[in-house]
Parts: sequence; C-alpha cells; structure tokens
Amino acid sequence: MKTAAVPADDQIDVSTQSIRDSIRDAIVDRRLAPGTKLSEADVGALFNVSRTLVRGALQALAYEGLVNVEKNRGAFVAYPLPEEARQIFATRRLIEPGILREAAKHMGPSHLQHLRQLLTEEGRLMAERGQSARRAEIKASGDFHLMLASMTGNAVMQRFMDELVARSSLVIALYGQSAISSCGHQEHQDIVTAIESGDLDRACHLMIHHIDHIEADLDMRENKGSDLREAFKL
Amino acid sequence: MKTAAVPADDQIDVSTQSIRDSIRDAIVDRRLAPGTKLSEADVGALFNVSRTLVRGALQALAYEGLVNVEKNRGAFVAYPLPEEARQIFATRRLIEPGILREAAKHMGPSHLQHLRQLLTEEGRLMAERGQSARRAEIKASGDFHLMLASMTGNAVMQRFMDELVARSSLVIALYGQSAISSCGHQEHQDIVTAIESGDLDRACHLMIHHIDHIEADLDMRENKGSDLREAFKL
DNA sequence: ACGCAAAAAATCGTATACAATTTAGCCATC
DNA sequence: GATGGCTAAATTGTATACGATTTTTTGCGT
Repeated sequence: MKTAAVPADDQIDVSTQSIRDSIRDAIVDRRLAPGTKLSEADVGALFNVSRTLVRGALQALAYEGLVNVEKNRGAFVAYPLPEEARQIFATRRLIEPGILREAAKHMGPSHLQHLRQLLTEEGRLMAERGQSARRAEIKASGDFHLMLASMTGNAVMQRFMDELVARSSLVIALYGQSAISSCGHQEHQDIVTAIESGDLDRACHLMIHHIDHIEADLDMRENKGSDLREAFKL
Repeated sequence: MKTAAVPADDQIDVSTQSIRDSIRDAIVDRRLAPGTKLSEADVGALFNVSRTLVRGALQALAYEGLVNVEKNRGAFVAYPLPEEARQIFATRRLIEPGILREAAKHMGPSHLQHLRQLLTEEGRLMAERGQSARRAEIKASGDFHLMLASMTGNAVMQRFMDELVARSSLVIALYGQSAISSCGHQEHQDIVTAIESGDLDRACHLMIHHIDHIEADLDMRENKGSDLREAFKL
C-alpha cells in the first residue's frame, strides 16, 4: 500500500521534535491528505531514524488530534468527522473573542503593524496563482489567528489555538468548497480595523461571524472522502 | 537519589495509557510532589514494564504540562512558575463562562440532578477529616468543572478543561494557602442555583469570581520550593 | 472464475542492547 | 576545609531484536 509522502530532508540531523514538526507542517499544508497512512518504517526511512523516534512523533500528533493511531494497524492522517469539525469551530467561537480582547490589552503600535504586515502578505498571496501560493495563503490565513493568540502573551491559550488552527486546516482540506473564502481576507482586515479604532465589541462580533463564515463554507455531508473504514468503524 | 513513589499495581496488565493515567492521577491527587523526579527505570519497575512504555507515558504527560522533561536529565513532576499559574487561571476565566453557557444549552433535569449529586458528595467530604478525605474533596472540586465541560458534548473543550483542571491542581498544591477555600463549595452551589433559575449571566458572573477566588487564595511569591535549578534555568 | 482457508509477508507492540550524556564519588591540590 | 578535575556509576537517547497482530498472497475446492 502506498504510504505517506513526507518531505525528505537528507542527512540532516533530526530529533523527535523536528519529525513531529515536519509531519505537522505537511498535514497542515495539505501535502498529506487526510486518511493517508503514516507507516512507522516508511517515515523512519525518509528521515533516516529508527521507528522509536517516529513513534514518539506520531503519538504526539495523535494527542494534538492531527493523526489517529489505531491499535495494531498504524497511524493515519486524521480524518475528522463532521461532528468533530463542528466541535472544533464551536470551540473557536468560544475562545477567540476572549483571545481578541486579551490580545488587544497587550497590543502596542508595533503589534498592530505586525498584523497589518501579515494582512499585506495575505493579500499578495491571493493575487498569485499556483498551488504553492494557494497553500501559503491558507497558512497565512491561519497565522492571523495564531498571531492574535501569541499577542495575549499566554502560552496556554497559544497552544490551544495552535491545535485548533491545525485541526481546522484539516477540516477545511476535507470539506472546504470554494477555493478559499477570499472574503476571509477582507474579514481579517475588518477585524484589525475594528481593533485599531478601539471598538473591541465590534471586533469580537466580526470575529465570530468570520468563524461562522469559514464553517458555512464547508460541505459536511458524510462520505466526501469515501473512506469506508472510517465511515463504518467510527 | 530518591525518585518517585507511584502507586504500584501488582501483576496487572498495563499499557502506556494506564501508566499515563496512574501517574496523572498521582500528580493531580498530590501524591507526587511537584519537582519529583520520575526516573524511567524506577517507574518501569513499579509497573513491571520496560522503559519504552514509560517514556511514552511521560512524553504524553509532558504535552499536557504535568511533567517537564529535560533533555538528558529526565522527567520531573511539573513545577509551575507563578507566571504559568497566572496564565492557567487567565485561560480558565476566558473559557469557563463559555462552557457554562454551552453546557446550559444541553442541560436537562437529569444533568442538573447529577450536578446536585456531585455537590452533595463534595459537601459530605468537607465534613470528614483526614488526608484522604481532603484529597477526595479537592478532586471533587475539580470534577465539578469537568462535569460542566462534559455537558457541552464537545470533546475538544472537554480535553482542554481536563488539562486546565489538572494543571490547576498542581498549582494549588504548590501555592495554595488555606486548607481549602471551603467557600469554593458554596460558590459551586450558587452557580448551580443560578443555572437552575435560568439566570446564565449571573451564573457566568459567579463562575468568574469563583476562579478569581481560587487564584486569590494562592501565595505565589517566588522560591516557595527553593528549587534553584528551576529558578535559574527557566 | 469465484470464494474461502491457510500460509507468507508486512506492520505494529514491547523489550532489550548499546551509545551518549549527566551525575556522583574520590583524590590531589591550593 | 574548600576547590578542581578525573574516573566510575547511573540515567537518558536511540537503535535493534523479537513476539503478536494484521494484511496480503497463494492455492485449493467448488
């Protein structure tokens, strides 16, 4: 059976952590499709490490919800079910307004500039063509939310958001319809504008609607991916 | 060097998961003091498993923030710094009102009865003496928040709360002053009463103050534990 | 040909082995 | 008596080995 295609760094010294990050990036960047099997031996061969380290990385990713490990069968890139997807977005709606307010508290002019900078980059990527620009655009879109989380100065929240954004990316990969909601970029801008003008209530309002829009763009009818095992076993 | 004292089940078949849970319980129950070294060999001997499984469990616990693993030095029961503690409670203040509202949406009479039942048990434990009753009381106090989280029906939120409650318990073990804020029990009751009466705004308000009170009961002046390594290395 | 059972291969689960690093002990020296 | 450095012990990091489980292949009978 064909098994993952993971970016193969050659010769470079790798640790469990770096393997985890590489696979994570590959999943979030959608270079690894949901459901793809991640064979311990194969991944180990790609990184020139033993299964021991690969197992550690896969277990960590399982904890983040990015891969499922099935006993005696192996690890697979997570294939979030619609219900799971709903829970992820429900959690984001619950958390992100609070993050926004908390971030705003600590925000200075330089922070705002960083945000604007990110938005500029996001807009630039939207103009470009090609799959790699598309991927970069999706990543940048997630980075907006992550940057807000980092501005809270709260490492716990930041980690929660890391996980939520990563899993969201997986959900969008599975159920997303429109190439990308290009309105997302506009909504990001509106949120920053609201923050700048000091209208946090409005910013939070916009944020919630923004998340709603992302979720509304999904088509979560079952069996989109036709993975029969997933469809029946869970 | 003396190293952990972990509850030793004898002969029972154990997996990584059960080891993780046992250590987790021991930490949350405060039978393992913060800073205690968890030697792979020793833990493995107690559970009659190889270091491989122990390592897996310790890595998972590290991800939850319950243990710190220092490269080439080993795993230690986490010793949260004051700043970390503040972030944990800040995150709880941010999340728990939302959980409350979400839980209330799905709450039927049977759910309310479960909550009342938990509060009764909590009250009963408060009347008892002895260290084990004290531990059970602390656990029950955390269970109140976890039960609310479970009532949201949202597995993601539930896992976040699991982590937050576990880490809170560690913080309280380190910095807690008054035996236990016995007012906590009263506050739990007030929250449930507010929910029953349908006044969610009031319930959320009470919840936030409840978390504030827990945090206010801490004495987080530095060096309570006088672990010099921790003081300098982080 | 098709289906089913048994053998073979592949893959995972766990333990053990060995290398790398840290820690502890000890003696010489100031 | 304290300090510095050297050696030995202990501990972790990683790879390998082997048993258990699953998956695939093979081959037989219908």
